[in-house]
Amino acid sequence: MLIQLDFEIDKPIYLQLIEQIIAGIAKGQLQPGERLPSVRQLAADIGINMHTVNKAYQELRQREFIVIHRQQGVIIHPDGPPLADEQFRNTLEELLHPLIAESLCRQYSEDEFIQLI
Amino acid sequence: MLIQLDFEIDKPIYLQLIEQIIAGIAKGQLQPGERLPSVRQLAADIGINMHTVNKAYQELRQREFIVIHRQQGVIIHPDGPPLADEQFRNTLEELLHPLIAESLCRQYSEDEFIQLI
Amino acid sequence: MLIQLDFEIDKPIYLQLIEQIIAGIAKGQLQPGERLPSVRQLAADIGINMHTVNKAYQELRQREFIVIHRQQGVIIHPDGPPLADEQFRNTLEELLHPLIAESLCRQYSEDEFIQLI
Amino acid sequence: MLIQLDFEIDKPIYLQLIEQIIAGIAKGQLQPGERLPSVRQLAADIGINMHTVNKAYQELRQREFIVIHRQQGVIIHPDGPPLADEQFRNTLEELLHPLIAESLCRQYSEDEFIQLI
DNA sequence: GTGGTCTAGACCACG
DNA sequence: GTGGTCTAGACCACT
Repeated sequence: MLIQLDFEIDKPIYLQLIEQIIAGIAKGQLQPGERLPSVRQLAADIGINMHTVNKAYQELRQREFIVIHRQQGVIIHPDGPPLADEQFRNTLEELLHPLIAESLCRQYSEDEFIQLI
Repeated sequence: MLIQLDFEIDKPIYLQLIEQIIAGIAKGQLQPGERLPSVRQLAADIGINMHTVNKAYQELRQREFIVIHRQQGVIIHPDGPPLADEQFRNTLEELLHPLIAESLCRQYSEDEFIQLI
Repeated sequence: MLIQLDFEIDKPIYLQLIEQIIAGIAKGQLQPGERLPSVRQLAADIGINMHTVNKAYQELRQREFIVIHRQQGVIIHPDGPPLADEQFRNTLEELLHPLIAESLCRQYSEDEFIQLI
Repeated sequence: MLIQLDFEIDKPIYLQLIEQIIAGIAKGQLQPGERLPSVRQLAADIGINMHTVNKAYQELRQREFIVIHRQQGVIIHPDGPPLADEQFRNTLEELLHPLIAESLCRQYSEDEFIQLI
């Protein structure tokens, strides 16, 4: 899978990495059980530091998107990603709230909003 | 209008302030031309640093939600908030993208997503 | 509170740090809402690297023992530590299992075991 | 005796192996003098590296749970496992201490703790 | 001055 | 060769 990072915007690299991998899973490009590059490999490929990749992997592991084997490397969680729970819905709502507020202000209609999605 | 800040979450205070004011406009609690408290006043009211309020006001001014007069103080932009333009749509899409990706992963259906909105 | 680290044993420093702080809370030496030293301060005090302290703090935050404010520093979680849940019981059982097995082998009686606790 | 390894958790395989064998002795499934599979045999049976099995056996030998004969192979220590000594009690206490501290924090009562055991 | 992020380089345990 | 840990030093955002 192709990883596309943007070093110009101020979003942390490790977050971009996390989002790219989640997007890869969402699109089906990364299948449960599939192997990801090693920390060092991926770091070398995209020209960033090992620790930055590691930080992304650690958070993905904590959120149960991947499993990290000490020797065998990193694989997409074989059971698939975690399902939406109450906490996720709350977080999602919290993140969406300001976006919706601003859209309302700017008279960006609900339909357009949904269509964009 | 009541400002509600949460000092526990790691979202910067000035951002929370911006979002609260935009939400106030969205809800109609703040009308075009209406006067906002001065930087010092608001800072004292909610017990935060003056610079923090100033930073929020400056960004709101730059995004054309408010106008800052030397004498009259701070007022909601009399022409109303700016309309949605191409740039806004792009930013919005950029912010929504990772949320949608994760929702897809977690089998959070489109319907539920829209309903949440 | 006094932090006592042992650099000789092979238990990672950040883990020792986590355990010391949890023990401090258990003993009541650290009260909810109480402030902990800053990352840099604590690192300097015990002569270790800032990142090692940070790693410990991050894990304590994730486990909801502490709250990290961006500017105000680090405080013991005001609501007190999280209560025991199903997951904790399972983890505890998993960790205790091998200890109990070996104690049985070595004819270390149940009474002595409990007394030790 | 059935050996059950979990390659997903981050506990080293050789440690899991050690614990399983000790548990086997504790349960009486493995009797003093009983023969264990050879390093190669066991490695092949459970599909792991020979060195891993060897490492587990070496540690079990050093802790006097098993005896390794050049010709007869590996057998459970005929005198039975070593009894609890001062050192064992200290180690046990050291391992239990953080578990108890966290249990206290989480208001996991002593009774429940003992009952779990 | 606080934590957040990133880089760089080192040693170790594991298999 | 893999991830885990630790050190060291740098820049940045926030208040």
